[in-house]
Amino acid sequence: MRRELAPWLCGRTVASAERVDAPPGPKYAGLDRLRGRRIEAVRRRGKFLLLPLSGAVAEELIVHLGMTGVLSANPPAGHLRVRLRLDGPEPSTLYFRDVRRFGRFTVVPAGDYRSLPTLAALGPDALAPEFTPEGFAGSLGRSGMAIKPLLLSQRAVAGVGNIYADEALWRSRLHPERSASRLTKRQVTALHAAIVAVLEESVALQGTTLHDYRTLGGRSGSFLERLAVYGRAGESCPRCGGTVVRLVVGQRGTHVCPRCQPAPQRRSRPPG
DNA sequence: CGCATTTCCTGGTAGC
DNA sequence: TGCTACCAGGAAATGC
Repeated sequence: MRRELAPWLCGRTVASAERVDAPPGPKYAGLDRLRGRRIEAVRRRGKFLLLPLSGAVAEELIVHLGMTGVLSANPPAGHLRVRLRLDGPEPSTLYFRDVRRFGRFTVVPAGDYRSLPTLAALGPDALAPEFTPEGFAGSLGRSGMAIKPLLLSQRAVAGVGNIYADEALWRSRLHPERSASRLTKRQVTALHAAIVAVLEESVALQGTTLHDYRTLGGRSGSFLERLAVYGRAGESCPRCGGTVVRLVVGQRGTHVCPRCQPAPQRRSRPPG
């Protein structure tokens, strides 16, 4: 999404920014400060888009798609939240549709992420060179926290959501409930490599369209057909032929192959 | 502080 | 057919 947006938005000036059917509150705040400002860059950190703005006061537009957010160059059928008109030789408009309103479209002082605690505490981006096996190992904490909730927290690595957490754990043969701090160095290295590989492959295929996600031009991503376990409960594991099962870990739907990803040792089990 | 739990939100769908 | 109940999960808010 960032790669599509950058050449289109960089250097352009906002002619108007309208909130459309978006409730008051921090998720769609500061849009009145966009008019007349130039978009200097389109950056990404994890799942957040950061668009620094021209002007005496250093501010940036933060966009997060949430679950159902879609940016498009053409007006959506419904659930439009923001309409951003851009100046230029060919004036154009960026639309933000967000059915469930989990997304975000906010102007904040540059680098001031007090209203975005996850962004403030974001780990290194999964596809940036700063994300290394060594650094990853050092960010896994000392508690018994399970590895999957830690991945979803964005604290150890930025950019891994529910789908890619399940896929990366499957690739590295790790059960999502294993204690993050008790992974071996070899396991951490495998998981690191799996995260990078899964995300690179998905980006190459324009992402995973479950229902809503579309590219700027309205195309679906095709990584869905490459998923090994996510959403495939009852189907065969492509690696061992075992049956994929769905469980709940940290209140989130989670998919594993029990044969490839053995559950961590429970403290005790009734005999017999 | 750190982790766990609850909340927000709406379309789709299962079940009757 | 039409109604109700429930599920999906990003990150923030709240609880302990």
